[in-house]
Amino acid sequence: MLGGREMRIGQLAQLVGIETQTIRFYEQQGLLSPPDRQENGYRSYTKMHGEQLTFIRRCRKLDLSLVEIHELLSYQKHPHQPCSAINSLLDDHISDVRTQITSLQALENQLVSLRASCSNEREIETCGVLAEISDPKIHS
Amino acid sequence: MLGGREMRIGQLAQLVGIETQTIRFYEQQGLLSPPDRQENGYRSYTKMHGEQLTFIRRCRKLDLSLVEIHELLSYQKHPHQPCSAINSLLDDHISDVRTQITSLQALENQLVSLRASCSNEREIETCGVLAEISDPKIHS
DNA sequence: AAAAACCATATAGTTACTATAAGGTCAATA
DNA sequence: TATTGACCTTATAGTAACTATATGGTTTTT
Repeated sequence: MLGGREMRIGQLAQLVGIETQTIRFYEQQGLLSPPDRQENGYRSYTKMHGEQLTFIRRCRKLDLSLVEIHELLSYQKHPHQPCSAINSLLDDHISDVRTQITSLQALENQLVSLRASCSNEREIETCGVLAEISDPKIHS
Repeated sequence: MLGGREMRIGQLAQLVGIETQTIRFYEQQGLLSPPDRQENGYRSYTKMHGEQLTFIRRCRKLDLSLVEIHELLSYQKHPHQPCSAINSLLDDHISDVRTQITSLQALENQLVSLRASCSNEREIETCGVLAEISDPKIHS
């Protein structure tokens, strides 16, 4: 009998460090191959499923969306094409991340300068922060 | 008659630069005071509603959550308390934003170095990016 | 009178899960 | 043997902050 070391969903979850529901969710989303079932209906996973899951998780840690991961997986199924598509997916993602950083930095500046408009020793009525939000001065 | 310049929802929306559904949504969430109704059931807004909405929108541009905005509004209703609560809400938010920036920068570094592992002139089979995600080298 | 533009409510969709409900299966214990 | 506990199953709802859609009433314009 080939395939002696099959796992149930709980074991796979522990192996990868993820919740069982998340595994079912990925299957439902078409990201993880549907496993065989035992006679009782329990899912029966192989090492391959563990690798697929790990791939997905690594992509998620890179903040790739499930749609992007889907795209990468579909590329994997057609290995004899140029990989420029993969690289441009990544380039786009990097540029997204950079845009996010830039706008968060601008936000940080706004918040810090807003914060500077009040100390803690006032009453809410005269709070500089609230006043600034309600009625901003020129320097925005 | 006091209150000669009342608006319908569409006019308010245009004034603030927002969609009508968003206005109804804020009302439903308890962020915007429910307006009077005309005889036909249409909402009838005053200048005050415009100001409330502008306040909410400014907060949202600072990326404050609706819950945080709710909190700020509740402070506004009790003006004779120390405003330290407002300031610490803001401090917490600033620290959140900084955390986000830091982790996005780390992410950017990872993505850039991942991207460096492949040029566009390969086939998917030998794509360095895919290989790295599937089976990362030490330098992570 | 009919069409266009506006208003109303209720409901579903978005993302990537997480949580809950209601129930079936299995191993070990009382 | 009965039952407890841990595990599994599916289906459904909740999260955040809207946005979009369906369905229908009202008002204004043509």
